Amino acid sequence: MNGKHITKLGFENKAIGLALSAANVREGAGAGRNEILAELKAVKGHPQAYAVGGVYAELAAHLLAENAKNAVKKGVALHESPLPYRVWGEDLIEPGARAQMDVAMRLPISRDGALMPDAHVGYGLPIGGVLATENAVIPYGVGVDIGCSMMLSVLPIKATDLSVDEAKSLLLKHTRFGAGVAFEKRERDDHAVLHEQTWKSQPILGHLYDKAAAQIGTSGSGNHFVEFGTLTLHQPDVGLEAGEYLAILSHSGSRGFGAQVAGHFTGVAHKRHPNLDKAAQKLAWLPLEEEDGAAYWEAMNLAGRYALANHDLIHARLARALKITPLAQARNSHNLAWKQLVNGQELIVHRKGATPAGAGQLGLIPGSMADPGYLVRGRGNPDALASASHGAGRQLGRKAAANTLNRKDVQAYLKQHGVTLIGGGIDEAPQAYKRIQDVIARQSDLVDVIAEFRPRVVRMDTGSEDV
DNA sequence: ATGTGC
Repeated sequence: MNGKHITKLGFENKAIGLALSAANVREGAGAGRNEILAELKAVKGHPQAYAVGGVYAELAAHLLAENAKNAVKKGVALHESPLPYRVWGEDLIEPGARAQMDVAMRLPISRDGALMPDAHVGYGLPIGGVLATENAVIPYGVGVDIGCSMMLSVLPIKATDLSVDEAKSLLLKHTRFGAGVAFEKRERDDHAVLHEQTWKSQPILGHLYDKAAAQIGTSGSGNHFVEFGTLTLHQPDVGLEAGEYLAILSHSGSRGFGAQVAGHFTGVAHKRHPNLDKAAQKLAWLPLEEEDGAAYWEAMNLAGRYALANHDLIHARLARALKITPLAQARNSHNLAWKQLVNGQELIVHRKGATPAGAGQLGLIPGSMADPGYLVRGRGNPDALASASHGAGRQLGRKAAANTLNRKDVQAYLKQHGVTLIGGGIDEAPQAYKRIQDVIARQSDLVDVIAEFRPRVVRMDTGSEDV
């Protein structure tokens, strides 16, 4: 056993001497070289397990101290307690989501945050979490479906003039659902976003271009939907008279393109912070002034524009089939990060399942497949970093929903609310969501409700278990 | 959420 074997394992400076003397002790006790090297490797991997006592205790203690020092040096130590942040609808939020937000507010890059009333546990940052950081972006603070968004088209047709059968056949013919789905080559629509030079700015975007071009205008799976419904406008607004309108509401994201961008940069961020406190591992960030951070920012924003383009084409296709031009439209992203002034300082505001709600800004907050959704106008509340909930929020996880609910429950709920469903799954049952009326009531200081949308004919992907 | 890996 000599220093060469030790340094090969990655020990440095004082650790080399400590490892060597521990190795000598083990050799003296009759241990073989490979055995000792394996032990040293284990000590390096998990020093905390060896620091309590034994021949490797001194080495382990030294490694722990070095790790801690490096963690501080790299700025990866978490603050002991979270920065203060406000919570809307605390009575509706499970403790796990609060705990995740607490961890996020302990990051050294965090400056401000808020939790929306639809909050529930997610990967890293909770869904319904709003997090403002300084000069850094967290891929898992945006989420896997980058640019996931909502769009509403108000149509120049009376709600009663489109039959359920017509609505069904339009949705079946002109929308596409499911993981991996793309439009048939002859059916593809073009969009300005596909002609951006951004696709050529980094290899990953170039590699994903064909997939993006094939999938644009499609709807994916999970909680994504396209639906016809009745919009009730309480007072004249958005250029329309008060009254009832037929409308299309869609929820969709950046499909496979965004998912792969998210996966790639999550890995990059993870590698950038190998020593990040375990509680915050999924909140690994990328400094915006570094190449990787700038690349993510560029790709994220492209995925955001792509997701909105996706909605554009979904609505355009249906409008074309109906031979009409929408009277009014509204849209918003709810999984994205923005540069925003917070108390006079430019910060990176992540909204992961949160609707931008700047003063006067329109937003869409859907309920469930059978519950109303709302067209809202933001109040620009600074305590919420000008945000609102992005929906009702889950009350039951997907597995819990499948275990607790059955198709009869869902069918009865649909019937009671006069909703016809194409596709759908038990994990998307209305009963798996919080009551949207409660969630809206908890954020009256964040948004004003302009109009209520009641779904009538809804298309979703076929879920894990039919309803 | 994606269409893939634990």
